[in-house]
Amino acid sequence: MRKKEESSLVIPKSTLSRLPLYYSHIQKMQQSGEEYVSASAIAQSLHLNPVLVRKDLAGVSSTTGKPRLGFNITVLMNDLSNFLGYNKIDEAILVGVGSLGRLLLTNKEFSCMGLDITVGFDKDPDLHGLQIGDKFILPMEKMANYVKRTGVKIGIITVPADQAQEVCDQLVDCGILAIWNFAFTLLNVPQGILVKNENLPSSLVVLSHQLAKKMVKDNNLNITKTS
Amino acid sequence: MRKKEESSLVIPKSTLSRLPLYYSHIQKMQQSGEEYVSASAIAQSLHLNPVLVRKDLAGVSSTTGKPRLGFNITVLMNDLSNFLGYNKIDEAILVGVGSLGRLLLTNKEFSCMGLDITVGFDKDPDLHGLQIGDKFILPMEKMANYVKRTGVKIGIITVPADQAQEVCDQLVDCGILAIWNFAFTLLNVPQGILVKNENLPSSLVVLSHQLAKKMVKDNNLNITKTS
DNA sequence: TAGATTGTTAATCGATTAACAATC
DNA sequence: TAGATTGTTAATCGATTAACAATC
Repeated sequence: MRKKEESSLVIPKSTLSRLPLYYSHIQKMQQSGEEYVSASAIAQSLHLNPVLVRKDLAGVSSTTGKPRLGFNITVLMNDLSNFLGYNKIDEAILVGVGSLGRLLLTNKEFSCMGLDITVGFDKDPDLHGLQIGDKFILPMEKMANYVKRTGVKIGIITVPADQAQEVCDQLVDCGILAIWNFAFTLLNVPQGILVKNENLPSSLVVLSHQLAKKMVKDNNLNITKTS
Repeated sequence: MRKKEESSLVIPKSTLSRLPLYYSHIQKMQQSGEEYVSASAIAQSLHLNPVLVRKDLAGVSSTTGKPRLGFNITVLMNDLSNFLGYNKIDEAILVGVGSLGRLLLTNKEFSCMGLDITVGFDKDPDLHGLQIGDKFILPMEKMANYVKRTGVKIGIITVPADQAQEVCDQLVDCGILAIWNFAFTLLNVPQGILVKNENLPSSLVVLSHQLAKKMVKDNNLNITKTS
């Protein structure tokens, strides 16, 4: 084992997306009273390659793992939640208080993960002033002011696809820097604005195609077997 | 340009996930009366590399594109919807009729894309027999029979994370082959069962980290500039 | 024709996996 | 010690991009 150097300054996206899984898995282990956890054990539980997990953890852990033992769970949990930003709450606003918007506004899991959706905006006047859980719904006109006042940087779009671009433009004008887009449409944004698309149709296509391919293959195998 | 051969037998996942975007974009163009569309034009609108789009289309198109013109929109739309399976409705069942479950049950976009969620299951007796839109909610006990009778192959899990594994086991026991998992937990499934995880927390982490990185960088630039 | 667009081959890039020496 | 586990280097794999000849 070599000395740990100034390596791993860049954490790849793929690693980033696995860290929450590690976090919730380790959390469970901690609750059941474990004191140490090894990368190999995590890999086995989560059906991942052990080297992959080791590399991921090496990138975020403040301590080096101990051979034969693994990582101290308390320390590792702390490192992970620091790294993931679960300690400092990030604020976000949401536009489009339909069924998906409501769902996100009331979802308590997000706040555990350091995201606090502070308010919802909608153009429907009937909704204005109402509360979903403890979150107020405000008219679109108040958005610019709200963003300026609170300095919030993340905007969530949950309006229908045909209104998404317009909402997106408004968000950008207000000073929002990162957009989490749940509408099934690609957004045009100025350079420097981050967009993460949550694309349910694409996921579905991938899944159903894998299924179709699998069924064809299984079928062929059967034919071969019985012939 | 060489002759088109028996190439592109394998369509990569990444391509698969882009095809729905092409589809909806081309659909819009068709509605606005265009007759031909070029891969280059699609690439520009969707901010993708032109070669990537050409390759993707080459994999699914029955015709070869015409230099200077591109692809005949009608033919291409037909190829795409055939390939994506939008023509033959795939049936799916859903377990967990909470707010997310309801959302999916009533979402009409899915049926446009060839997925028909035929029924919802829930363990809450108060819901049994109710209808969400035109979909019935049935007790869990009826699931095995329903799957056997209809031959449905896709199951959607929208229960809380701590119940997901149990539901997953039930689905597999019933004969479901592909699972679309919206619960934030990894599922243990027997070999051969397909799982697609819809992982909101992971997406969020990736987005907020990119944002943090960007803000640090922008900050540094400012400091450099002003000093 | 000239030029926009095509499809293919080769190069590049990024992520994952294999191999291995070091350590408790 | 012996063996499980660590972190690093090199090889592999898959997807994207660059370069280019062919075509209408």
